[in-house]
Amino acid sequence: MLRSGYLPHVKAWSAVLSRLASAPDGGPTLALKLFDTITRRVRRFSDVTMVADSRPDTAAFNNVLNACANLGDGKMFLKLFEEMPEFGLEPDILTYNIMIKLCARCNRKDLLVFVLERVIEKGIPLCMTTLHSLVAAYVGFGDLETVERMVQAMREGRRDLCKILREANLEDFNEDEENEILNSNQIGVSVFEKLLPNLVQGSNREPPLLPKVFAPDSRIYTTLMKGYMKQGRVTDTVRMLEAMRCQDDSKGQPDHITYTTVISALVKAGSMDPARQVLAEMTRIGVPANRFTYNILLKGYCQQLQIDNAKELLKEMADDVNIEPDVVSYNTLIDGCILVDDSAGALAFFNEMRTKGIMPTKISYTTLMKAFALSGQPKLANKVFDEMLKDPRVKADLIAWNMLVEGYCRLGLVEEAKKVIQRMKENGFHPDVATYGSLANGISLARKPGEALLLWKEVKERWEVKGEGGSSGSDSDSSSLPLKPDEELLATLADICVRAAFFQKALEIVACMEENGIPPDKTKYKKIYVEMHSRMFSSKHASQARQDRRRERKRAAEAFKFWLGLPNSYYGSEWRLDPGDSDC
DNA sequence: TTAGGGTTAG
Repeated sequence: MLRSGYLPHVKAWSAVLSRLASAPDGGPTLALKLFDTITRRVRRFSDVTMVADSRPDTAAFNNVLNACANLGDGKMFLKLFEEMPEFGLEPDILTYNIMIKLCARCNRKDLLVFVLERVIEKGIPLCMTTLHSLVAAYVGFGDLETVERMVQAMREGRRDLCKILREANLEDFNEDEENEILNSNQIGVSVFEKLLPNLVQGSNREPPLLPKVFAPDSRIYTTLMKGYMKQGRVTDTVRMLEAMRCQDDSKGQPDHITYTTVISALVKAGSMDPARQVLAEMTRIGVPANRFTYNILLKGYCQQLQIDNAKELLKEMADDVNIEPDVVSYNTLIDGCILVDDSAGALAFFNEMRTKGIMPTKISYTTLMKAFALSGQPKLANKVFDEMLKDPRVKADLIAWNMLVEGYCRLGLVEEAKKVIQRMKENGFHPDVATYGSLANGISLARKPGEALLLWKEVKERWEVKGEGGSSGSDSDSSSLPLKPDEELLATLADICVRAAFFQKALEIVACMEENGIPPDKTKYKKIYVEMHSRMFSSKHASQARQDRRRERKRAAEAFKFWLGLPNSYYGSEWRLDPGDSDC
C-alpha cells in the first residue's frame, strides 16, 4: 500500500525507460533522470520487501544502459553497470548487446571482438541477437569486408568468429596506426578496461570459439545488404538478394524487409523501373509490400520529378493493395511538388491529407512552409506557420522558425527577417547556423553590406564563446551561446564584405576561416577584387582631405591584396588591370 | 525492451 503511493511497478517504469532510451529530443537524458529518481527512492527503504515490485530488474538496467549507449556516455554506462550487483543482478546477453552498441557509438571498433569474447568466457548463452548487433556495428563502421568474412564463416558452419574479428583488428592497426592511437582516449580506455576485464590480457590469449554454430539469417544478410546500399553498391545489393534466394536455409530467405532494402537501393540510384519490378516480384511470390515500401517508391518518383507516377502509385496503394497512405506519404508528395516548383500542388496535397483525416506533423507544416518560402511567397509561409502555432498537436521548432526566416530572406526582405529572428528569440529559440545563413543570403541579395557587419559581429561573438552551458541572462539572449559557423555562412559574409570594399572585415573573416581549418576560396575573392576594385583609389581629382580619409581603407585593401597574393604595394610593384589577368 | 527497412525541416 505504502509502496504503490510512491513507486510504480518495475514493469511500468521500465517500459517508460525503454521508450525514452531511444526517443529523440533528450529522451535518453530523461531516461537517466527517471532511473536515478526511482532507484534513489527504492534505496531509501531499508525493508526491501516493501518495494520489491519496484526494484529495478535486469531489463530496467538494460533500458537505462541503452540510453547511455545512445548518448555514447561510457562513464555513465560503467557507473550503472557496476550498480547491478547491488540489486542482486547480473548482466545478461542483452546487456552485452547494448555494450556492442556503446563501443560502436564511442568509435571503438577494436573492442567489439572483446565484448563477444567476454560473453563467451562468462558462459552467457549466446544468441543470434548478439551476432545481429555485431554485424550492425561493423556495417555502421562501413567495414563490409569483415562482415562478409563473418557471414562466409557462419555459412561454412565455422565457430572461429573471434579469430576473424581479431584479424580484422590487426589489419586496421597496421593500416592506420595513427588513427588507432587517436581513438583510444584515456577516459575511454579505463572505462572499457573495467567493462571488459578480458581486455587486460588482450590479444595475447587465444580467441575462444563460439559455443555453437550460427547460420546467418535474413536479418544478417539484410544488414550487410544495407551496408552495400549505403555505399551505393547497387549491384552487390541485388546480387545479395539473388544469393539469398538461392540458398536453402529457410531462415535466410529474403523477407519483406530484404526486398524493401533492395527497392530502396534501386530508388537511391534512380532506377525506378527495376525498383517497380522488384515490387512486382514481391507480389508474385507472396511477400507483401507495406507502407514503407510504397513510401520509398513515392520518394523515388518525386526525386525523379515524376509527380504523375507518384500520384498514380498513391492511387494504386489505396485502391489495389489496400495500404492507406500516411503522413509520410503525403509529406513526400508535398516535397515532390516543391521539387517541380508547384506550390499550389503542395497545398493541394496538404489539404487532401487533412480531408482524409491524416493529421499533419510539424514536418508537414514545415514542408508546406518551404513550398511557399522557396516560391517567393513568405506571407503564405507565415500563414502556414500561424496555423502550426494554432495546432495543439504540433510544436513549432527551430526549423520552422528558420523556414520563416528563409522565406523573407529569399526575397531580400532583411527587415522582415530580422523581426522574425527577434520574435523567435523572444519565444526561446536561438538562431543557429541555418538562421544566420539565410540572413546572410538575404543581406547579400538586398545589397545591405552594413547589415553584414552587424551579423558578423553577432556571429563572431557567439563563435568566441567557448565551452558549453555558458548561457546566462534572459531567454531571448543567445549571445552567450556558442555557435560554430559553417563554411557557407562565412563565405557569404566574406563575399559581401569584399564586394562592399570592407577589406578589414573581409580579412578578419577569412582569417577566422583559416584558423578554423576552412579554406577560403581565394580565387573567387580575387575575381571579385579584380572585377570591382582594381581601379579603386585611382581618382586623381579627390581633395587632399578625402584622400587622407581613404588612407586607412587603402591600407586594408593592400593587406587584402597581399592575402590574395595579388601584386600590391607591399612588394613595391606597380599593378594594373589587364583583362587577360582576371582569370587567375 | 538491444540488433535489419522509409519520409521531412537551411
